Amino acid sequence: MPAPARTSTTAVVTAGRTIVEREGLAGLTMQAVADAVGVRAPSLYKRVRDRAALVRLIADDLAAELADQLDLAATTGDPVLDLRAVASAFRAFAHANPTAYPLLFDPRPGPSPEALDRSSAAVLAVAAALAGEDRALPAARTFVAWATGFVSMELAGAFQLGGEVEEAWEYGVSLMAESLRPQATD
Amino acid sequence: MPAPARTSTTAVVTAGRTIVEREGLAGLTMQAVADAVGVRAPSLYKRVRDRAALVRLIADDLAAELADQLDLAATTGDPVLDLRAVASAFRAFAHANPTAYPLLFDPRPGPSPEALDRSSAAVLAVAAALAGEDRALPAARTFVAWATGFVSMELAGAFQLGGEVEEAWEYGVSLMAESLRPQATD
DNA sequence: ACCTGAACACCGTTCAAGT
DNA sequence: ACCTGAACACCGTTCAAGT
Repeated sequence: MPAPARTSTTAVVTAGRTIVEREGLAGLTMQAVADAVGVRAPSLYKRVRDRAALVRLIADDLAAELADQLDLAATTGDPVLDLRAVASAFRAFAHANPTAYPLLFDPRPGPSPEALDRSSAAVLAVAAALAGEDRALPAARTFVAWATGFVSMELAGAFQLGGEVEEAWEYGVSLMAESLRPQATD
Repeated sequence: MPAPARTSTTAVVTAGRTIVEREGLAGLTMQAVADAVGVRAPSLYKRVRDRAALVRLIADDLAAELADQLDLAATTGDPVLDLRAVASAFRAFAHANPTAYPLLFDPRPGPSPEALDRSSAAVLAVAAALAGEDRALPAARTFVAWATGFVSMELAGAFQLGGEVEEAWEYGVSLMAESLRPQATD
């Protein structure tokens, strides 16, 4: 006499991600998720330990999708073009998921380290090609720091002083592409 | 027969900021703030419109203090040294306020635009000296994007792959100092 | 094995009543 | 003018009882 499963963890995570994107993190109530998957709120606890765990799963889902997009972007083999492509793909992903995107970098819940690692693989590869193997890690971190910082500020509306956001992005991309070389730091 | 004020907006904001720093944003309950200032929770609504407004005031308080620190840091007149000093001061501020710091850049509440502007004044001045007046804005945005991104990732623990965080910071600071020049982007 | 209603503790907020 | 207790709606979570 077992009761048939009326939902699944993936359905819960997908519904949760949609809600976060539409209503913000504050709108992610267990009630709203339960309604979306057609179940009562207490049943969700058969799928996720608690709300915090659900947020982490959503962050993992985002990180996995971002990793796919970045892998797809770096394909030419030319380090400078690949760097520009990765940067554009990253920014496009953030623009496509403006509300949920901060989950990727907020300390609070944060995706699992493994999920983040997968996302950084493409960047590490480009950084190695551009800056050299021995400088790959600091070069990648500098690039990722700039890209995440830029997009976060852009989405937060911190650039309202002047409309030339595209100019600032292009300036930064060019600076990264031209400066991420071994001799640039000595 | 007026009742004497038993607290003040600044006391509420200060107490709130302490609580955020100690317990995280989730620990910032109206109850906890009320306890800290010695009043009942409903009385707080004579000082702040609601919890969201309190969070914004805390963010403003942080932004003002950060602006002070950055102004204090850029004093040598040498653009490269000033840039390094501003970068260090920014990072030191974040390390001193690791839990509350994200409030400065989170879209959710965010400090008022004016408070943010004051914080960026010192950076804009250094960027103008370094990159030239006509490139000051994109140069400042690139620098701020890198610095905020780096510190956010550092505080979020996203750098756990290798302990060489200092190396990555030094690499980034040097890259910024050497690359934020007009010819670097053409 | 999963689902549910009922219940609990907690939280933000409002408001009438006090001084 | 500010403070308070009481009350409301809402939320996360637990659990015994159903199938």
